[in-house]
Amino acid sequence: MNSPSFNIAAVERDTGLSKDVLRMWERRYGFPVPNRDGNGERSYPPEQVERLRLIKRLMDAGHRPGKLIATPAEELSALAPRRSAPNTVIRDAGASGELDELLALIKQHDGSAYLQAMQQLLARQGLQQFIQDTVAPLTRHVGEAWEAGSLEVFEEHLFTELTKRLLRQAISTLPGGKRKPRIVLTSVPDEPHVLGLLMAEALLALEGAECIPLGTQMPLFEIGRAAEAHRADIVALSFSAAFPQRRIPGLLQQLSVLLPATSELWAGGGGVTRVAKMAGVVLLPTLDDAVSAIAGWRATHP
Amino acid sequence: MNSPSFNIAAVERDTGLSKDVLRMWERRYGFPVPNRDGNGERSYPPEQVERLRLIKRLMDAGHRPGKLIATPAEELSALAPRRSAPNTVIRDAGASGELDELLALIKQHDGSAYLQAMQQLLARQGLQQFIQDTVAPLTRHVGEAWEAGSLEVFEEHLFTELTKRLLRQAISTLPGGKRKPRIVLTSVPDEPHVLGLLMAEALLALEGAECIPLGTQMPLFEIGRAAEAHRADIVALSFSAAFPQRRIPGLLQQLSVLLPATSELWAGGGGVTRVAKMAGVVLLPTLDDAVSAIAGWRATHP
DNA sequence: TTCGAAAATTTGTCCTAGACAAACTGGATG
DNA sequence: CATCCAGTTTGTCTAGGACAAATTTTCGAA
Repeated sequence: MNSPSFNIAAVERDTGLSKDVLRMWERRYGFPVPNRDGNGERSYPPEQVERLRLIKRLMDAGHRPGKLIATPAEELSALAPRRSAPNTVIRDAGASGELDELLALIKQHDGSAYLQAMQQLLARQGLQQFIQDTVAPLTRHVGEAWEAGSLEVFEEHLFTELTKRLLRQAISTLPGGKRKPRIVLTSVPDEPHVLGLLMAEALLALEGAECIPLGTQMPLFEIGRAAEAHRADIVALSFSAAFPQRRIPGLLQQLSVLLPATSELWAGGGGVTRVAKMAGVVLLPTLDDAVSAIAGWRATHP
Repeated sequence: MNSPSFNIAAVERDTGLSKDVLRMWERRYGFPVPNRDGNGERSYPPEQVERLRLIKRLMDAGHRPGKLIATPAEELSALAPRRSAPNTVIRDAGASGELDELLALIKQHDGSAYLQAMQQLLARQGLQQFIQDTVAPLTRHVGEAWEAGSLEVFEEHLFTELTKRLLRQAISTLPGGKRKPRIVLTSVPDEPHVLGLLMAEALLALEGAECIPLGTQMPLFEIGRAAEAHRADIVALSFSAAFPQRRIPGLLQQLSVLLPATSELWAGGGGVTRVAKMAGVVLLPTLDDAVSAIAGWRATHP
């Protein structure tokens, strides 16, 4: 019964901290201090991995590693989220009781009750309202709960998986076929979040666009090729709020070079709220923006 | 008009070759030879990135990097797949004409025609047969075409995305609720392929199991917690044929320690065909195995 | 006191270059 | 033809140094 231990690659996988960072922290801060196996290679005991995971979580919430590592163990109380500025309260004001109820079903791990409640809401509100007033605020809500540490990883996965299904099911009932504009929907590598993409797809399809969903994490080269092959009028990318904002301008820059001249580039999602305007790229921080952008496109492409 | 160039992180992202490997190849084989920017950091021109992407594709098909790098440019003709042993011809013998037709629709980028054809097949065959005789062989077919290089990345993404939708839609029509056994379905980090998971979910749900889908790429820790929280009878993992087989025993070993004693661990998919038996893990190389495993579980849990 | 610019710090990523184990290849032998 | 062994190939790990970008702190002026 050897207690399990983790090599550096396993720790990178489980914590999301790169090997470079793990070695650098050890050098700089004296934590983590893994054992060494027969080949002199790092071998992390589970407690240290657990602590690293906690630290990473708090870092994602806006804390700084130097402080966190210095804190002994009562950091558990430092769970207070920092980034969650109470700014984007747009449509869901007052309804957060309802959101809390939905979230509670997830936390009770009752998937079928959650699905049922959501399907009821969809039937009552209609797809557009359902997305804008329920799914979008709920997704934000979940993101905040996650940052605050009040949601387990697997609970977030369950939420995402079930909500994906709801949206895809709703999309499949919409008319398909050749319509205008033709929009390729995807996300860049390192951006695995798909819910924003699905919400956008549903709204755009409702507006009469032909959506070509390519899933997440397309290499930039391939996005260019796909736009060409599908003769896309628009390439729409989704960036979640968790995506590092500083990387976005560079990615959009590179991509705009790779796209055919006939394709527009749209970038939406919580990740682009604070990105500066760029030539050749349309920024759509909210779902409303996406809807009105379609109207704009129609006006200029008779 | 500066031609775009890529730093080492961008190349890692676009090619899937790690920074370590890129530096090592440069040292050993003299390729790639990136330029250096003002800070002495590597800056890869697009041609080299393109060549690297090609090399990576051929490596995934079973070729070795040393040879590939030495080959000048007529490697384009070396596209012949190697790994695709013509062994797993089980149920789809004779029907590959039909599969080719479906694949052709994807290559014409005609998503709606593909969806329509598949929905017709589903209606004709029923869900179980549809999965075993159409979806599974088609997925293998696509995997082989991908290895052979006759399918673009974005075409594979389109196939995956549309097929996911079909399966999820079919699953959502099955009865939910509390049934037995209760099965948590997911995959390990670095295993993003979801189709096998969905096929398994559909078949298991048909057999009367309660499936809890958690999506792909769950950290091992979290899989253990999820099993506990959902009081899962079974944790089922999916490994695609593309997953490095040598890593599987270690992962299963680590995971079996993390699971509650009351949960069984099942591992299925093309990735486990050549994995050696282990104590405490049920291996299910084919979908048929999964179906009969449910019957076996029922027999031992009255 | 409040604002904004400059200085100091924190932090991640990149660099070189060496070592070694695991996986694969090609024989030689039973 | 199967099996084992030696030689090669290949990826990943290690160490410590450097530096730029981001953030915090300090300081001077309004």
